[in-house]
Amino acid sequence: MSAPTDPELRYAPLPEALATRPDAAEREVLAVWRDQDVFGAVQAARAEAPPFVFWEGPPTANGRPGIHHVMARTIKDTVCRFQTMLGKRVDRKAGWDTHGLPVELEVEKALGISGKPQIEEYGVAAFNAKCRESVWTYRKEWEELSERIGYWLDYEHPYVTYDEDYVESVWYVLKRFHDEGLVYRGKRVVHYCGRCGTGLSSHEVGQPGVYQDVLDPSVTVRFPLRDGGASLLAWTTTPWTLPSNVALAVHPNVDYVRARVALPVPKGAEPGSAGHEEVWVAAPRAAAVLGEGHEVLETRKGAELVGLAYEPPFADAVPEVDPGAWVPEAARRWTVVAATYVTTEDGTGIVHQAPSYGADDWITAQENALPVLQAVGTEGRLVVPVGGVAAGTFFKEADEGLMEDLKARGRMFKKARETHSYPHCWRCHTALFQFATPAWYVRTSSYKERMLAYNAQCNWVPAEVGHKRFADWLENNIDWNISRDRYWGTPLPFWVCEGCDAEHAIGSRAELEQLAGGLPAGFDNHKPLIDEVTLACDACGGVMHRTRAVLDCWFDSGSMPYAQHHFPFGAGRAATARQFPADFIAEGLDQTRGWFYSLIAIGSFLAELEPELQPGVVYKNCVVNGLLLDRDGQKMSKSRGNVLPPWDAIAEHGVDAWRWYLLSSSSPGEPLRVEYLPPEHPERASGYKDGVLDVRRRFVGTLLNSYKFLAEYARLDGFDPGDARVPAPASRCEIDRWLLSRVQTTVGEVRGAFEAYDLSGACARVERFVVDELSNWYIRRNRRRFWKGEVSTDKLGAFATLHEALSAVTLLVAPVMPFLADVLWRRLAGHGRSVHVEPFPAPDAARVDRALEGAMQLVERVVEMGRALRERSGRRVRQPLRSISVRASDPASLALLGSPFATEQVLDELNIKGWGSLAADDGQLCVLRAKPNFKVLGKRLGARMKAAAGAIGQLDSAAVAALRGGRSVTVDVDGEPVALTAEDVQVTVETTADFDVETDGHVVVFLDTELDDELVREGLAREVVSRVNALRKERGLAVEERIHLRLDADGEALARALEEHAELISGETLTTRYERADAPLTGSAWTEFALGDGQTLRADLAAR
RNA sequence: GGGCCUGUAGCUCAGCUGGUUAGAGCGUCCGCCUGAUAAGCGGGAGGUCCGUGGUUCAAAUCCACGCAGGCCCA
Repeated sequence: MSAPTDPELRYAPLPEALATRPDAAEREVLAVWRDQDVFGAVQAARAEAPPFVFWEGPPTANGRPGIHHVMARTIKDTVCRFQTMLGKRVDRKAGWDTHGLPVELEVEKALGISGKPQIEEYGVAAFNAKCRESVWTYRKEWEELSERIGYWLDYEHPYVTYDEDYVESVWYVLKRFHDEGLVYRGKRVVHYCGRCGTGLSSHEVGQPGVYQDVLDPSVTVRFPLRDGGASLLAWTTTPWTLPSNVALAVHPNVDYVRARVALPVPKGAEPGSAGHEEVWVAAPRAAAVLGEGHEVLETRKGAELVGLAYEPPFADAVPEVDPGAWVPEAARRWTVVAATYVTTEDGTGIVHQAPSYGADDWITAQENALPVLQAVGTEGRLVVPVGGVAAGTFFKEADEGLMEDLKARGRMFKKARETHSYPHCWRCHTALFQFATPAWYVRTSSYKERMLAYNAQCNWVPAEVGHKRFADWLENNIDWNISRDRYWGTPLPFWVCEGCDAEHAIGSRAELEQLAGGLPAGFDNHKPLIDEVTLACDACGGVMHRTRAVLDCWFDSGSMPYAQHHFPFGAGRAATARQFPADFIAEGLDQTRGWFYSLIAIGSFLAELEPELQPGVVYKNCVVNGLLLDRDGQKMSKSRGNVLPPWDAIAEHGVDAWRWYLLSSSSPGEPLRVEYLPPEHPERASGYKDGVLDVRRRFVGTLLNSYKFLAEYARLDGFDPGDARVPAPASRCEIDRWLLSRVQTTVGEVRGAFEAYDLSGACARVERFVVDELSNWYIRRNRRRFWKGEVSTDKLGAFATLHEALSAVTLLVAPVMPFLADVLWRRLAGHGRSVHVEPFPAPDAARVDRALEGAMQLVERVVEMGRALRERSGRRVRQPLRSISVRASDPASLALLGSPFATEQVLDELNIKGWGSLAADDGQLCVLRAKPNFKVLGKRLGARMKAAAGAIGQLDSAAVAALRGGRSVTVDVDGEPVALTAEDVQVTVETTADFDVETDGHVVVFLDTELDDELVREGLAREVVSRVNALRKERGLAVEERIHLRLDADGEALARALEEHAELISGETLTTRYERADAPLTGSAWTEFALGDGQTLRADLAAR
């Protein structure tokens, strides 16, 4: 596809705002994108291309977007743009996560209500309607920000997790799980408020002020063994859980001791006079629990205690409840079990187990098929009388009476109080307790191995997040609790018979309608109307009611690959099949247990069952960004108030600079400290470092200036890259071919980095190329070729070379800096087509010239050393020097330096007349030395390496020269001869000169800094050029303007210089009439300059 | 308590499949340029590579144990 070139556009000046007010310039680009529907055009151009599947993780629209969202979205957008440029079709469907507790809490706040009873009172229908609205609070801001940051996403057809169709797909997925027998009802231990009668989410328990210091009992209780006189000691701060005790847990690998201790005696009585008892505690806890006077009778591993039966702490009957997830074995009640979570940090190392009231206890109970006793019920009160405490007593108030009873029966070993941090309800401040509440589970643990296998095939960036952190977590996978006892969410499509407890899962709206015999008016797949729908039970003919719970919203987002296309309904099957599995997803590290998991948990199961879906890896590449920290290294969070508002930040620096900054300065998965303060921040006044400004100066500015440079002269000369006179790359001069070679090498590296999802690596390589090679070397070295003289083959070669290099760079940066790249591309290409429809460049190996790249490297090294020498000698660069000399350890280097190309580069760059001497080594200024090649010799010599290194270091110049010449040299290593070849050593030079030289170990460089009159005069002439050009500028002359120059000099040397170097001065100042006179031009005045050692230059000029 | 990550120049970070002058940017000091100029360039100074042990001929790099910080999960 070729677009007509537009002479007005080609090399057009950049919008002035681009450098100074990038925000404004970028908005203009956005307007062009909108007007020309560039996104639509890009997508249309790829309609038939092979797909690259990208899934957008849905954000919650009821929070404002922050700079951390810019981070994740920049990664997503960059990868998608890159893949598009590779010729792939990338569908970019937006999504919204709309269900969940945070939405409900937001609405509660807005309505000024709090807690379930008040929600019920307000009315669930009205409440949910508010939720449905609330999630769109910031929708506009999200969409605007996405557009502003150049995140191309299809917001016209987003998926929305509350949509009827979306919910229906989720139902279908849930039914699949249910039909395979992977859904069960169990219990889940959560923080629970007895007064509110509700479980609290971890989110709620995480609210500030929930944990408060309270004084609680701290008791150690005897559990007498049934066979024998010893007791197990267990410690607890919640005596009210003791009536529900079902087991004692020990750590299998910890040593436990049976110890003889004195029974307590009344005050003043002889210790031990009341007799002794035997107790078991963990060995590391014996001293702390039993004190000094105990005698160890026996030591056993915890594992050996497992199975021992003991007397329960209370004799009263306590109701047993069905745990759901397992079938309890009565015989295991009140025995010792093993649990690895037991520690010896505090307590006795023996832990009392009450499964209903602790998450660890619950897991232990499941592992050991223990029964579950429940003395405290849903209101937080005793449900039966225990130990003389009445039924109905609030759990906290039961502690005292229970402790009295234990003491009276001789079960209390030690009783104390301690202050600790205890959670309270964030609404009503009642003490919370852990409580097993009914819940629905998906038996994910049954296909854990599959998840692990699929996860292993995913390319995680960085690898350890997926293959260590996430894999470890999957390894310990427990069944997924998918139910939430809330209002605003996907209703679980499970109906349970009130008569026989049979279950039925609904997989579609049609099925529900059919089985229910019609749906109520206004039915919308959400609570509360759906709760009124009852079904007839197939098994017993009874009435089936829907479970009241809604779905964990992570299940919503994890279903997105299917639900976004309304799988498996209608066209949804085919659409989903085309977009599964994902090639690429990217989110923050916090999604490991969130979206990354829910996708894999659902995908690993569902794809096995659906013929259209390809079972296996669920997402092939996953890029994880670390969280963002503020300038002080603090995590950005709402509660800290240090979240960086994106709009101001963008207004200051523009999006491109931000995108480049975020990508180039972050390592995947690592936290990124954002070196930026918002404009009004007080600290900005004092010595403030702004990382984004840095990017603008160092990289963006350099790139823009490079373009400006080309454009200015290309415009003047009317350069057209298609001009038939432009020499072919192969016939251009060395430095042009060098740059083109570097372009190819860089293109290969950048493309490779992008392909490997190494975005910061890609940025780093582009940066190095643009700043160091293209700008600071190529352009600087070749400046004059662009303006000197008439259009010539050489000039055309320079234009074409720079044009090609800049065009390549523009394509390389396009995925990261979409605005700037588009502005540059349209001008470089000279047509109106966006850079984003162009193909990403592929490296052309035929245009890489390694030898030339190597030669230039050597040139740069010598130049660097020459500059250091000049600096130290105090000879400024305008003063020509007679000669530069080089000694090198490597004859090939000398040959390279001696070539016309290298000679020209070195001498011109350093302003030196010629080579002094170029020699391998003359034995006077430097000697050859050898350094062992450790990698080669280390393998061969092993332990003798050190001695060999010494011997090699001692080799004299002649021996090293012999080695270098290909002969073998034998050294003595610990009395044994070792034969060395050139392979075994690195030849270096060591300088022995008594004057100033520079060396890098391979090359020695020195200058002849002596000046003679001739050199001094040439130096003066160059000073004159510099002053005259300054004057041109001061007088406001255009760069190409020819002048009439008149000069006068005080000082003999200067006067002679003006005479001798008239041609040089005229040429460099575009002087077409050069004259010396003792008066300025008519109607004008001299400008005086002090030059060199007390001489004065008077200059005057006029345009001709 | 568990898992993972991080600790390198004043600051922000590269380097980490072990190999002998440990790099960059910013800052700082000195200097340059003025035909890219509301820019740019060069040259210096600056480092017990968190600590302690270990493996090895050789450790910033591998291992162990600490210390400090972070994230997630309990």
